[in-house]
Amino acid sequence: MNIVAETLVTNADRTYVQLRSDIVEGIIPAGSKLSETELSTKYDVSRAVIREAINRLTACHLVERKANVGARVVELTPQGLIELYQVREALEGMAARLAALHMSDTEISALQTLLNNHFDEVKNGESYYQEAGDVDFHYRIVQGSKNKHLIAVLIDGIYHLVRMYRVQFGMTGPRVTTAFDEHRHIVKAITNRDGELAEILMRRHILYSKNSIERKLQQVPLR
Amino acid sequence: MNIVAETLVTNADRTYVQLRSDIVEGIIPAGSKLSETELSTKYDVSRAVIREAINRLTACHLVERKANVGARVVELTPQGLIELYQVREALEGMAARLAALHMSDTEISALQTLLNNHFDEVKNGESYYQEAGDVDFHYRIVQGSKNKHLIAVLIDGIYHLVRMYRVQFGMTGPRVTTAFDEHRHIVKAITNRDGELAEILMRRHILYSKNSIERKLQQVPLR
DNA sequence: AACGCCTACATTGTCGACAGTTTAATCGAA
DNA sequence: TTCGATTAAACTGTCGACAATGTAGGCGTT
Repeated sequence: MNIVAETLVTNADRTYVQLRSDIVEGIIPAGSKLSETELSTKYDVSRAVIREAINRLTACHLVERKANVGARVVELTPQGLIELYQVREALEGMAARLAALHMSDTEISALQTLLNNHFDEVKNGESYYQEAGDVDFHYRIVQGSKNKHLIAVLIDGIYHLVRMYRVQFGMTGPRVTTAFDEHRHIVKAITNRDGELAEILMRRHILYSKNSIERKLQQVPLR
Repeated sequence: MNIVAETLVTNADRTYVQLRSDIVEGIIPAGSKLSETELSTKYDVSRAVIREAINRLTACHLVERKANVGARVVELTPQGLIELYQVREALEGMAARLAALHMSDTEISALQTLLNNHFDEVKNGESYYQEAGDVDFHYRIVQGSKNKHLIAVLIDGIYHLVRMYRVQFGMTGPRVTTAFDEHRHIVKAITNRDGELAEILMRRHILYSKNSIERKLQQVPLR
């Protein structure tokens, strides 16, 4: 039984997750209008359920709503991506600092194991798993901060948008091995319980990602 | 005509703001249950409107909702306050850094004016205005970052909770003049377009606030 | 007396219908 | 032809009613 499915008790929960997935994956394109009546027939639920789902999507900045007009999927812009990474830099930097203080020894060794598995995959050229591995790594550190607000803002909010950019701007790429090294240094700092260093390294790590993406966007203008 | 009132077009908008105010100001006490039927009679709107308002409050972490059970106003705990200030430190630090880069010269001189007015008030002993002045100062810097996500997370989300703690833990106090000095140094760094320093000073400023509050909470245990 | 089951009540989740607003097309006048 | 006003269609906002779920109290059994 799926651990996610258990927490999705209501119809609105499921519709929200479904709709979110369709938006993040680009099945519903960025910038497109979300008609309540249309979606209610498409997902076979009442408008009230769709409205609740849309409201939740508004809360995590995947759609924008105007009163008496309707909701649209957000537009993805290079500028927006940069702003997103600035927020990530601040929040995940703090998360790394707190993780170094608050993660249990068990959690830290699990993180090291994850890193090693990841290393084997990268070495064997399974770059397909790169993104999943990266996501998992960042998730654990955020969770390790044990800070409820930090966790909520990042995991319920920002990460969905990050993934949406990744998918729709088509970002995989050459930063696999260097990013892996950065991950390793971060884990080392956390293992040493050096919060200050962990924060600096995490901020650098995200800054490099941002710069790498910026360069790529300049090469291939998107619109 | 109020600039806020114009943007509050729908009934749900107004109910949300009203309900939020009642929670932040403690008229509806922390931890209490929010019955949809009860509130719909109290505010004289349908349950659908109340539900939407509650969902929005959930989004900014002022209430917590459990499926098929209901919504409760969040509990305020010293630990929660500390976590909140950790997030503030990260986000507002970044905001100060970006504000130093992105604020216009006009905005910066307006910030200086604000600071001077604030100084006169403090000098004349009008400590009543201290909180409003502090809030205004932080608002402007966040806005000055020109980062949409940063602005949204802080102003639509975290600041309401911060104010809720301030009101219900009864925080005004002795940090007026020292905080004012810190504000002045931050403005100076921004004026010099020194983002790095502005970030450091802002983080220190919030850290000091946190420490000051922690000390006060230890003196007077709350529950 | 303590425990579990069952029933009745209260509350939330969902639905379809109506009201109010926006938008677009049509018509008429300059 | 172009601009503006008017009107109709489509959509969102709001409402009351019904369905589904959780909760508390009473009952019987051990």
